[in-house]
Amino acid sequence: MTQSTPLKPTESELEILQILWEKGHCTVREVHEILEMNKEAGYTTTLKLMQIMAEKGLVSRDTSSKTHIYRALVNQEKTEQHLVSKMIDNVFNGSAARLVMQALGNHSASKDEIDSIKKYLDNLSDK
Amino acid sequence: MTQSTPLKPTESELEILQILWEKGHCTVREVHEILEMNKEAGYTTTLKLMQIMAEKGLVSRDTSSKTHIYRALVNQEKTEQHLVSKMIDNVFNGSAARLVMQALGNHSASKDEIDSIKKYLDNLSDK
DNA sequence: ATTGATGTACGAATTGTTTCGTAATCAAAT
DNA sequence: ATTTGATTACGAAACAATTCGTACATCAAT
Repeated sequence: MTQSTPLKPTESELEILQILWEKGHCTVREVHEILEMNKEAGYTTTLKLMQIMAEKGLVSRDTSSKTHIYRALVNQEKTEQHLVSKMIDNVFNGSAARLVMQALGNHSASKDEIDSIKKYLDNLSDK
Repeated sequence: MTQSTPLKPTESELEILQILWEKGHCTVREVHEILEMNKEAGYTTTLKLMQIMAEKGLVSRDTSSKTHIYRALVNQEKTEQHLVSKMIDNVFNGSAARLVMQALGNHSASKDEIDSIKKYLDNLSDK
């Protein structure tokens, strides 16, 4: 089976997906206002992006009322998984461990984070 | 100080950088032959990419003999670091731990890999 | 009905990446 | 000297992502 919906959203698309994943469903204006906190962008730019995402099948669109309602159609976990796998392959030559160490090294995870990762690793080993 | 050389190579550029990082220095043909193992590509395509990378300052080029010799100018560690940080921010909302778990979860790291990560975490805790 | 506010639709410009054909250059072999 | 083969240089096409101006639709308030 071929993948019809792209699991590789562009960076702009990902920003919008993040918002939809968190909020569940949004109007263009809602998404736009959140985006504006971090960066400049015209309203119609956001609109166009979301329309294109609908064409691509990344989001669904309820057009029954004047103001359209958008929802994410792609799964957050699956998308994250796909992006991480690609990075492991493209950047770290297939070594998940190298990615992990790079991630923990400089980004200086907090002690809590490190502890929870340890716990996670212990569970993995138990299998 | 502003970053003059882009730490965010494109996907094609990254493929070439990987080869240069490993080999140290290469001709276009050497790079091209390695690339060809994984994908179709015309020779002049690879050539052009590497020329553009030289313009951008991603690689250096020794033109003293007819066949030019290329070397990576950007640091592997730094580039990896930058890409990982970006992913943590863009995809995992700033949580390195979430990235790590996603990376280990599905990509099924080997027992050896997991052990070496544990060791790494223990050292991190010691500080 | 007219106006104003808020939306969507559409098309086009801009920018960046990737691809490759063709021409020019050079060196080695004949 | 000429041919052959390998190389680089150049320019353009194809494609994709991003941005935004303008037009059109809709609804509510006057």
